[in-house]
Amino acid sequence: MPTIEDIARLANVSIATVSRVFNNKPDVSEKTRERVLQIARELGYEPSMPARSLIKGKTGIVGLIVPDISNPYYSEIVRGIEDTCRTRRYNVILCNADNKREKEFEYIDILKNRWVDGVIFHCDYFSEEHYEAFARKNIPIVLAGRATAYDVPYVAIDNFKAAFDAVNYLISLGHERIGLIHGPLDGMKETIDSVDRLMGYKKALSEAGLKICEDLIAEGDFKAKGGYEAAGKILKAGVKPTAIFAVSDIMAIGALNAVLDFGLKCPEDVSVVGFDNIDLSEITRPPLTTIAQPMYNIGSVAAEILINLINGESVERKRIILDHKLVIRSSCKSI
Amino acid sequence: MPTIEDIARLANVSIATVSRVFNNKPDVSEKTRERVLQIARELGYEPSMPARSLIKGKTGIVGLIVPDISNPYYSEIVRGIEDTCRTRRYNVILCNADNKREKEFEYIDILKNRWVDGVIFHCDYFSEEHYEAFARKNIPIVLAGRATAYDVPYVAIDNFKAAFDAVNYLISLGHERIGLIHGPLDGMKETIDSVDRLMGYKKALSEAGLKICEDLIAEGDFKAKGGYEAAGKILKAGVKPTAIFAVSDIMAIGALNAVLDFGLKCPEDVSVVGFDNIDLSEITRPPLTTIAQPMYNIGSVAAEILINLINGESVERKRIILDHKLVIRSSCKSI
DNA sequence: CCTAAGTTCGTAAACGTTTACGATTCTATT
DNA sequence: AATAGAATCGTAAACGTTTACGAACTTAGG
Repeated sequence: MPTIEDIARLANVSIATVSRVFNNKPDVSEKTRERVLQIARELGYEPSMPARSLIKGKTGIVGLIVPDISNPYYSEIVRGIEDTCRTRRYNVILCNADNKREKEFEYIDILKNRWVDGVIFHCDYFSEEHYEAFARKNIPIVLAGRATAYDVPYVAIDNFKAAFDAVNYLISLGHERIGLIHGPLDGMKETIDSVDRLMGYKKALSEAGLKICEDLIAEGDFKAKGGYEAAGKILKAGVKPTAIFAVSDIMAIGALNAVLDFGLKCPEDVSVVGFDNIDLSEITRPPLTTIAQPMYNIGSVAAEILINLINGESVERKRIILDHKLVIRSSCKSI
Repeated sequence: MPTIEDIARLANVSIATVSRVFNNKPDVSEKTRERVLQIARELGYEPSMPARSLIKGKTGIVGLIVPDISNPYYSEIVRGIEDTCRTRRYNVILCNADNKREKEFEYIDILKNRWVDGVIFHCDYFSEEHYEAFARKNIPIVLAGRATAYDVPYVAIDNFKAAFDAVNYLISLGHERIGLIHGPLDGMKETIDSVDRLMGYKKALSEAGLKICEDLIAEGDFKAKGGYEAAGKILKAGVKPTAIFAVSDIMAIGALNAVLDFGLKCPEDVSVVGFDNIDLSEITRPPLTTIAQPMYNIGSVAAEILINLINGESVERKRIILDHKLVIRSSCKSI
């Protein structure tokens, strides 16, 4: 593999000049610039990133820790992150935690060791440890898709308001017995999102003068099967719901199947609304009414902030709330 | 950020000794090893990857070029790749080509420049250019999920046989008018997969003495909408099909919706079989009968081969065909 | 106590860049 | 022609490691 020195020798210049050429620095005549470039091309020269990183103290790499890359919600965020990193000339090291806490921390160690310039995080539960790990090393981090109380920039949506809007829509359609399938709420796996959405649900009901019935509330795990089972529980309870709000599209699809398997029809017998607006949600039958999250943008904006942080630019707003939107398809019917 | 030298000074040893400690080399007493480790811990020392990479000539990073990370088929392969890379202490730089040829080549340049140790490729159309780019630099590459005629290791399935099996299953159920939704076949976007699967379909028909009817064959684009439209074309044609084989689950779901929208029922009126066995395929109604590809394993094995190649180990088999499997669910009915 | 072998450690060069600083060459002005 | 200033270039140090080689020290056997 040819080095800067090989080129210098063949071009009859010093390595400094060659370096200047490749960094588009001034102080080199057009003639020599051409000559150097020509020789470099012939040799198939590529500057060595490790050497550059070493002397600059920057690697041009950002770490990306994500719970599960095969989850369409995450992969869409990842798309946004990857895309703006590319245009800003950064590369991303993919760290798939596989929904395991140990792997997450394993990766944190690896990333510190790799001397990444920054880290984009999307862990379900952002803790003191996460914060400390990088704060001590002055490695900037930003959270994509999740809020936090720590002094860490994040970009997310207003989950409370989003759930509130969804349930309100159902109420406006005349529904009074509205089931809820929320996310994990027990200890380790609890997410702020789940809590916020649950509260949004309750707020909407109570504002409308509807009473909150615990039999209509069940816990899912953000998987289709979990949604299916939660919906089953709700459907089996005494009070027959006329609508179910699942806090993720995947769970909503599970719920959809559950109502079918109960011999009911959607939306005629029970309306269903989801959350996220993943691609999937419009190819179900009926297509899902859902709360759209701007996944791609969440990733994109998070990456933008991180890179600004890396470059020492002051970031005016550290907590960004992006707009959600209710997209109405055919899984809901007025009563 | 503390360096090896800081530690050496505080521990009253030379930098060579510190280096030996962190590489678990012999020739250092237990006492000094402890002392060095202790001081390193206090300082929060992390060895510098760039410096290491520079002197070793290896970065411990592999590039991963993939057409679309948000496609569940790819993301499952990515999971496999990422997982075995992690256990083998490699990191992966994610390159999402976004289904664009330019971005693919942009990334090829970037990866060469990054001095990655190897590259895992999954491009729809592997060409001379792809091959040349890395061959010239002695950077090993392997193809995950796609075969090629070039001298490049790959791991894939036998697409011909898989399609053959799927259609044969339909035939064994008594179907005679079987529609096919294949992938893109025109020039740039053509994939060997699509061709092989199309041929498997035809072979199965002709072996069973059934005639091939062009009206029953339509082209999709591996998207749900494409599957929907292709199925529409097939359904509208003169000969009424009793079954449709779509060459990807996503397209099969589109087809499923099309038969519903034609006022037909699946599987009563028309059976549908898909291809891939992505998670989605079992949460449709009815759950899809499909050809299962071992996506995770394809990625995992590909990574394994690449890493062996990087380490100069001779790879016995360079062309690996993994087993597919027909998974029977409820979207097919005997006639 | 002497020597040989083994154990533990340090010195210095190397990896491929970037960059501050100074040196040389060129151009233009007098 | 002499000189100032600009344009162009080279020298060398630095970045943080790894590692070959050899030096110093320890231990054991006689």
